[in-house]
Amino acid sequence: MNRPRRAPTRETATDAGPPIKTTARRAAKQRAEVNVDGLTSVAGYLIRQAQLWVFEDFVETLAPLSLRPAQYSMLVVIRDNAGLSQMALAEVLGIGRSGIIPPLDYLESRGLLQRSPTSDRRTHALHLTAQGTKLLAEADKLVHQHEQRLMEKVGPRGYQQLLRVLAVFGTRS
Amino acid sequence: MNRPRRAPTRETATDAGPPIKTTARRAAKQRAEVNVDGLTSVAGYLIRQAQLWVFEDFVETLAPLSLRPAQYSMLVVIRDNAGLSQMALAEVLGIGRSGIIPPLDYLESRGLLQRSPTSDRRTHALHLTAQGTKLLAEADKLVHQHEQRLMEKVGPRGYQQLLRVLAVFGTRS
DNA sequence: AATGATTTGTTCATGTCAAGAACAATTACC
DNA sequence: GGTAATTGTTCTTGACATGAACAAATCATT
Repeated sequence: MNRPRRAPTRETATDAGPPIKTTARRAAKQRAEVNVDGLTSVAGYLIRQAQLWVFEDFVETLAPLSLRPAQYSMLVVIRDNAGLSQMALAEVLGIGRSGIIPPLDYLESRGLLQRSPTSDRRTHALHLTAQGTKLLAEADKLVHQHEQRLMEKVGPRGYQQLLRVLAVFGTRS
Repeated sequence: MNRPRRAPTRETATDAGPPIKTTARRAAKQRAEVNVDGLTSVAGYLIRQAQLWVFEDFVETLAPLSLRPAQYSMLVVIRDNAGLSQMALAEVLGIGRSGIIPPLDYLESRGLLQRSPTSDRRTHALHLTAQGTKLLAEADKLVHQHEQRLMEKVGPRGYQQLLRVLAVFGTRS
């Protein structure tokens, strides 16, 4: 599709006679005055926007430890369920079993967890190392700060309502 | 280490085989035993899980109209802000200005919107066509059904709390 | 009016990420 | 015992956001 990069000489807009605005005002107005009421009543849109904000702050929060959000969640689940299999971890996180392998490889290469053999020689038992436990404790502090920022954003009351309402999605069933 | 590496040897496809019987009893059992309390207190995790549920239902909701969620949101903003530029649309949706071009091309190719020239010949004014307006009305009905399903999931009270709390993220400023 | 800077739409290269197929080793089931 | 299912792994594919680079047009400053 070799379309011209930018339609060079389109037909002129002489017939429309659009309202002429000063450019300074146009830039400001177009940014500030776009009506999004049609979207703010759709919960899916709001949840997506909230997720973008939270995710961005979460990433920055854990960046000093070189941990990605998904990796943090893996460490937490492994800490609270020492010895679980990769399959169980994948299902609980809602990821395909092939999707957790790269992050697990990464975490293992950093010495934060280990894959131990079990009686069922197909599976690996996942455990945190001492180093992993220590780093996760650090991460928990940072995550707590992140939660504080979210609480400032939505208010203490809104924060608790959020946790209560969204608890339905916490357990995948 | 001494663990045998199970590396597949790429070979031609064997017979696909019959449909697999779901013996996921074990998996379901193991999943039920996994403790995820360490994550359900993190709002970011809950929001992500909620977003996954909502997004999946949203996609299925709009599938009969061959509309993706992002495309629906574009149509809504264009309807409520007829004539806005691609830059303004991109900013309001939180996407890069290069990211909206493929979906806009798609929507335009379906005859749902049109890019009209303006006095500023760099910009395009986005408008819904009659067909686009009609399809969006259909989509709105389906989205309303989607919102009903979400309300059943979190309860009427939880639904309204959700909208109220997340309203903070609705306007990007 | 001239000219350099900025804006807009577009293309392209890249990186990330999830989903799924295929496969080896192992175990479960009948 | 033999067939089916499970687990971990690799690889391929496709969607999608990101950012650079670029042409056309407009703005800003003199």
